[in-house]
Amino acid sequence: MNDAVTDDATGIFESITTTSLVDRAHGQIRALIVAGKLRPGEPLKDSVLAEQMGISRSPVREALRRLEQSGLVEKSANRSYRISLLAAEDIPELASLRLADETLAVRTIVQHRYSIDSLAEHVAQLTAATGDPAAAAAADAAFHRAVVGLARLPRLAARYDDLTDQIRLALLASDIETWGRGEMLVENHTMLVDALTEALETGDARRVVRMWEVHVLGGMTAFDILDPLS
Amino acid sequence: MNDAVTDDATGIFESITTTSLVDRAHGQIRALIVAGKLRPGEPLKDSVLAEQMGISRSPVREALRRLEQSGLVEKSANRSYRISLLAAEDIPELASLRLADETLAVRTIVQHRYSIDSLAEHVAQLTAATGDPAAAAAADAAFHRAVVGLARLPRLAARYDDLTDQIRLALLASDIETWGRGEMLVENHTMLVDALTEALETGDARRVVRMWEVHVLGGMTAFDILDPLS
DNA sequence: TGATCGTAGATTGTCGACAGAATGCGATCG
DNA sequence: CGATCGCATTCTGTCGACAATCTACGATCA
Repeated sequence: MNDAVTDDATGIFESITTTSLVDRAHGQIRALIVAGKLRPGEPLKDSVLAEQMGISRSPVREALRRLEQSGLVEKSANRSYRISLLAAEDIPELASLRLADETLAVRTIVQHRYSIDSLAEHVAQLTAATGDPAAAAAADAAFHRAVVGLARLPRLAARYDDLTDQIRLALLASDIETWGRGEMLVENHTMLVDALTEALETGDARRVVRMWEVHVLGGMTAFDILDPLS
Repeated sequence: MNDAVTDDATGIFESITTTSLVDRAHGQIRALIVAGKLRPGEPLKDSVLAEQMGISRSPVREALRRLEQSGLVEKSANRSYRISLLAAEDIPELASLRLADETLAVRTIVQHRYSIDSLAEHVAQLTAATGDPAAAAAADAAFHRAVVGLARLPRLAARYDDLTDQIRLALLASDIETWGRGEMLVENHTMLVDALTEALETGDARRVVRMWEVHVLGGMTAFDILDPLS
């Protein structure tokens, strides 16, 4: 979140990023969760986490509070942390939230006529990843994240990141290997970029937003939100 | 967040809601912020907060972590908490996020054909509040919150609540007394309910969503996002 | 044999303490 | 007289400890 700002343009001074133990614990636990090492419902005991990381319980506890607020961790009634019980039935809601955020990003980009040149690089990555499902999924995620970033709405980007973490966890827990089927990925994203470019010229975002909805929801035919959200 | 579920339907047993000190500290600090007792940029020292509340620093710290994640509090570079530096220039982004969440709620209600009967009560509250700006603002906020709640998307509601807190803080800091001008409040909301009712019949949410955008953004003519977000 | 109760262990909530870093004030030097 | 340096104080980050609560296992009883 706060990367100990280093205004050192020359790079002479090493970035003395003395990350706090809270940040490190947060990052490690989060990584464990999104990597699937810990599954939903699994209890998280701050004492064992602290011992495993060789630190005290206080930083672990604060890290868990952060994770709780960002949705990866929750507290059961009998006071004890556990990985959030996200499952297949939560995916429709999470996907709706994600779609709402992405379309807001698209609308904002069009409204302010922000440049989208950087998206080409992501499409290239996507092209290079054909045949490699994992790489394709990563490039796909990076593309969508880049669009959100282009809107220059920092709070939107922050909550989008939390959201993608939760979706990742829910997918892992549901044993859904690939988010969407990997065919047509390049074509679809090229179409999106084209539509976005067109919207930037005309100033009308409706068409690209509609395509975006179809694209995102189309990747989830396995779930119950098939309607294009009129 | 978790209200120590009491399934005591009979009400014989007192709800032994042993709220943790973290929850209480969180609530108290949050209340102070949204009430305007603490202004953006003001430093928050956990030691003094703890002493003022008569508790230890640990629960205060965890409460601050939660507030940090929900956007009311942030950490300055030189490690120290302060009220988030929200100001007038942040309102456009916050309003965009709020609008995105509300329109998602409206779309979801229409898509699932959820009942909106409970909204009538809120319009009545709004009517009863004519002439009292504070009550009108509260009723207005309650109406919008109710719409979000009707969508039955718990994570949407949670992030919407965080958002409204941030907006409240930003408005307080900008010395903007009333969110929108209070005239026409009843008429506007009646129109929204009518449009929503119509959408529930036709299944087409486009019209009500468009009206919603105009309504929300119209309440903020003072800011720079006037375009109806094509 | 099965269910209930009780106790031992584990785990959390909270506290006080200590070291390191930051802040602010005063002394010193130009 | 003004700017810089140094020191004292304050505050934060982290730790270990203690009590209260919860869990799980085993003993007791019907």
